[in-house]
Amino acid sequence: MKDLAQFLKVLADEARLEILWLLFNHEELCVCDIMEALEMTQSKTSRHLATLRHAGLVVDRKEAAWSYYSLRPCESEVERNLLKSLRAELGRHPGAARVLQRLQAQMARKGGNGRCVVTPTRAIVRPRTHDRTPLRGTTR
Amino acid sequence: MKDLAQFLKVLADEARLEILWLLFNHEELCVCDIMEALEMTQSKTSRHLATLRHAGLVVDRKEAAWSYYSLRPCESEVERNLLKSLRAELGRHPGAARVLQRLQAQMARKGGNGRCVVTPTRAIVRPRTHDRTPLRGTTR
DNA sequence: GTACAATATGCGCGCATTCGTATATCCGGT
DNA sequence: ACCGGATATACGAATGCGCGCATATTGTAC
Repeated sequence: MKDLAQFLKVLADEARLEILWLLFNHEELCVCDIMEALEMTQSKTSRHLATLRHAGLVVDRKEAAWSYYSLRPCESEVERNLLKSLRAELGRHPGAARVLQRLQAQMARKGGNGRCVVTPTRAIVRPRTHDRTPLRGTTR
Repeated sequence: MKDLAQFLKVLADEARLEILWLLFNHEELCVCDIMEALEMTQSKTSRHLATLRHAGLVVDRKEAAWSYYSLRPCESEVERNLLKSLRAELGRHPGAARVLQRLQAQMARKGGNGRCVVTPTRAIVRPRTHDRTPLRGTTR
C-alpha cells in the first residue's frame, strides 16, 4: 500500500511527467536534449531523471560523456496500465506537441541522428560504478 | 499538465488510498466507520476526506449529525482508467481484505443496515453551508 | 598532465504536506 | 437552553520535497 503511494508520488510531479512524455515518444534521449527541450536547469533535469531511475521507471546507458535515458519495460500490470493512461492524457495536453517539435528541431539542428552532438570516436561502455540511493530525501 | 500532477498528488497518499479502497467496496460510508476500520484519528480521516472531496473524487451527503461519503462518478477518461487500475492493485494488497472484514464486522455489530449506529428519527437534508477551500496548505 | 564538456550530487533555503491536539460547529435529545 | 456526539478546522511542529548554486566526478581532447 505504502509502495503504491510512493510510486504515485514519483508520477505526481509536473517535471517528471514532462520527461516521461518525451521518453514515451523517443526511444532514447540524453540529458542535454531533455533539459533543452523542456527548458529546465541541468541539475533539475538530472535529479528528476535520478528519481525516475530509482523508481525503476527509466534506465540509463552511459556512452562517452553522455547519459542516455530510456523507458524501462514495466514490471507490473498496474504500472503498465497507469503509464498507458498517463501517456494518453499527456498527449491530450496542448503543450505536448510543442515540446516534441522543439525536441525534433534541436536534434535535427544538431544533426547527430539520434545521437548527441559530438559523436565520440569510440563507444566506451562504462558499467555504472554504483547505483547508490540518494543520501537525503526519497528513501528509496 | 500541472493539473494532472496535482490530481496524482491527491492519489499519492497511503491514507487516501485506503479510504478509496473502502469506498470502492461500499456504496456509502460515514466518517466514523472509515476511521474505525482504518484505525485513523478522526481529524486525519476528516482531513483526507476533505482532500478527496476537493479533488472531486468523492461527494458527501449530510444526514443528521453524520457525513456519508461516496465515490463520485468519474468525469474524465483518465480518471476512470486510473481509478480502475488503482482499485485492482489495491485489491491485490494483502491487507485489503482485512480492512474490509473489519469494516463489515463493525457495521454488523452496530446493526444499522448500512446506516450509522443511531438512525436519526427523521432525515434532515442539510445542504453544505459552504464548501470552502482550506485556508492553508493545498492551494486549491 | 591541463582544459573543457556532460552529468551527478551536496548543501541550504523556502514552501508544501502531514499529523496530533485542541477547538469550533452543527445536530438531536432532554 | 444545555449537553453530548459527529464532524470540520485552526494551529503549531515535524518532515518531505523541489529548487538553484556550487562543486565533484567522469570522460575526451590536446
